[in-house]
Amino acid sequence: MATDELLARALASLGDDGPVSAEAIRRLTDPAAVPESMTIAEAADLLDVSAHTLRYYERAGLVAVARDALGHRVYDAAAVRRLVFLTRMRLSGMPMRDLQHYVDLVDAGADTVPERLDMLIEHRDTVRRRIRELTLSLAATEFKIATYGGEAAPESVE
Amino acid sequence: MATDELLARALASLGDDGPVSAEAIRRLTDPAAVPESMTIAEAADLLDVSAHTLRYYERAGLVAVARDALGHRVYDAAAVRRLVFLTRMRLSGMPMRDLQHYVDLVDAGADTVPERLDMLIEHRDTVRRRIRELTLSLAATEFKIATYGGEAAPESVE
DNA sequence: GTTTGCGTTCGAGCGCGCTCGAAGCCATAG
DNA sequence: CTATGGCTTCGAGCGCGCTCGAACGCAAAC
Repeated sequence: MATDELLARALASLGDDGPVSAEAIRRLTDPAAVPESMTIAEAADLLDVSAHTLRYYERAGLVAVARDALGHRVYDAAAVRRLVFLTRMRLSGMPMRDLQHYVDLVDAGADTVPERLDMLIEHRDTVRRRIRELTLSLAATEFKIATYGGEAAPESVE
Repeated sequence: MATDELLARALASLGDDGPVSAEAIRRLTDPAAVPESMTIAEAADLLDVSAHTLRYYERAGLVAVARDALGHRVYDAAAVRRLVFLTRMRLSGMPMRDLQHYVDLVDAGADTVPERLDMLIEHRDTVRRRIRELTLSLAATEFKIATYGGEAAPESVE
């Protein structure tokens, strides 16, 4: 199945791993483990953002969140799933503006599926370009570290 | 030699190429091709930043630039080399603050070489982490594109 | 019964990295 | 001779994505 291939490729391309990616992979491959509903503190903790940021996302129209009898936010599974998506997209550099547009499309119904796919594909390409940029900068940095001669020519290699 | 290995690895990890990386590789591997001195417009063009940005970097103390009889900036080879380094570091996410510190260290003399290397190594690790994050987000995005079911479960996979 | 703690709303403020506009100087083109 | 264009300095402004503070509500703990 394509699913396994994609995950396998992702894992393979990570090389020697660290705590960050292990955590992230768990989240990527384990979309369950989400309680029926959560408080803002629990959601913030799960998503690794601040409660302030979650309120900000809600204000920005990215996600609707219900309230309990006390007026406190109640994050149900759907809200958390959407926020997992949103935070991942933010982490990979998609602007708030685009995310606002994307959720508008979702709310607009099935007709917008093609446009949504276009957005995802464009984002994918953007991320790929960014990875290439960073890979190149990484190589340059490793080169500089490896050949660091000291004083006389601090930028001579660059 | 280690140099060839590093470059080979960088090239290999780029996969199928595009105009961006080809351009970047040329710059990476061809540190010559820099005239004896350049105007701000030529430097901006070479470095792919605006003249405004170059003046800003100078104001920020990142690079010293000489003037000609008319008061116009003259970017000599050393300045351009430093700016190539600086813009690469900026592109890979190093904050202005750190770059200011780095150039302060360069100006402070050979005693600071170890600290400079520490900074480069830390930056290298930061870039590696970022690449891993992006690789993961890329996999998630590709997964979503591949499995996009449409309306009912827009975030069900995330 | 008061303190502690977690939540609420609203709006302002901030850190970053540019980005731009105004006013002026100088040289070459028409 | 005058426009045009590219440069100069200076300081202000901006877009982004949060981040924070103030003032308040409610509930469980001591």
